[in-house]
Amino acid sequence: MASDEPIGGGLDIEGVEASGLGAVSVSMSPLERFEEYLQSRGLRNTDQRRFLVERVFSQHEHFDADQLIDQLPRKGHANYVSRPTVYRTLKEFVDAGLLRSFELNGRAIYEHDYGYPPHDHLHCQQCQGLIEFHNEELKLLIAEVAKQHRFRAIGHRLVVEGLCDECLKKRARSRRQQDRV
Amino acid sequence: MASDEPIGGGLDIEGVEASGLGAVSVSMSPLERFEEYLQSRGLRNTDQRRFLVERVFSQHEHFDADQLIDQLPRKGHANYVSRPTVYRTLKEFVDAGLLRSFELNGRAIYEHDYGYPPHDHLHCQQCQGLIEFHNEELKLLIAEVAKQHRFRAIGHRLVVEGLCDECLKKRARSRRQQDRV
DNA sequence: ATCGTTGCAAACGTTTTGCATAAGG
DNA sequence: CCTTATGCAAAACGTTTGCAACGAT
Repeated sequence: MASDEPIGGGLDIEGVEASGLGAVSVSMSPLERFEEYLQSRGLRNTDQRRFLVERVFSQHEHFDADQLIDQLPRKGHANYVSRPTVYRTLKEFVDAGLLRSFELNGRAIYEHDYGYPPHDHLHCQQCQGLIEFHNEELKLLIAEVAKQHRFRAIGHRLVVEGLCDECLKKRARSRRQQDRV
Repeated sequence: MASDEPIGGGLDIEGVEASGLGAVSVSMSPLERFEEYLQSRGLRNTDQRRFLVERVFSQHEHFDADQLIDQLPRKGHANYVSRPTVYRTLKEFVDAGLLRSFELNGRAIYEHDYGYPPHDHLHCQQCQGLIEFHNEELKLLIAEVAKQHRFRAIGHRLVVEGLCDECLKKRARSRRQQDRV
């Protein structure tokens, strides 16, 4: 289960803004950023890691481990990366600030963090689509709630469940069809 | 793993307000409400289901399946309920509107829905505690965002990650201790 | 030469399933 | 009596681990 469309397309986005901390140049590519991270921690710059950075940042979609693996070369072919290594590497991408992750239906979903502004999601219960939105007020609201509870907020995850425009239209269509019968 | 404190205490809360839909009396107990749900669907009112309603509503805490099972009679004793039945029944409680559930660290967490106002959570990354909060503005904000995206919002989950007051104090304490050494 | 990394296989923890038996309506 | 529910054992799910071989620094 959990292996469908995304990943593999084309568009390259350039790093636009670092997510937090450190004196990180704004125009570093994800790969450069990651290599710097590896060096700073004494970790190694391997073929697999470089290959995965390239794949993960070659398109901008939400994905889970399975969807990524389905897009990678199979065992026996060039650039094969084993399943455990994919999992280990995705975790490092999160540590490195390259990816953000959150959970949906028991699976870890990943998305670009590096060079991408923070946002939250509308999740369509029908097509499983994720729509990103950004709302400045939400930040203020959370800050206020945290203050009231003497809670130090570090981050948050908000997922609004419902039905997207397209699926609502599809429903209306099939309802009309039913009425006719 | 995942079997610690909660569940088992005392306080009884009376149903105060139904969560949504239907002509549901405001003063029905969770058990009465559940029995009505079962009847309306042609499902059966079994010992196990009645026993679990009673246990789950005998105290007001967040819990996962394991924590609940740890509080139940062991195999061989009276009122034993098997693990699969607990899982199946928790799902029905959610369908029946008795419980709400959300995911945390890959586990399903349950909490009272029936007779309890909607709210969101602050999650302490240190002690794993969940602090409930209610904020009216959030509802409006979500409604607005949904409207902008022509999205029909059905519900939402917001978890603010961070550190609770108590854990912050503990940290400060141990920092002071370190400074002394 | 060292020590982090990989791939493999096998495990993990949580939840779900198939099936024969039990029991509610 | 008919059908749903239960308990059991075993599977499924996504993910993680131990370990020997490998490879970057």
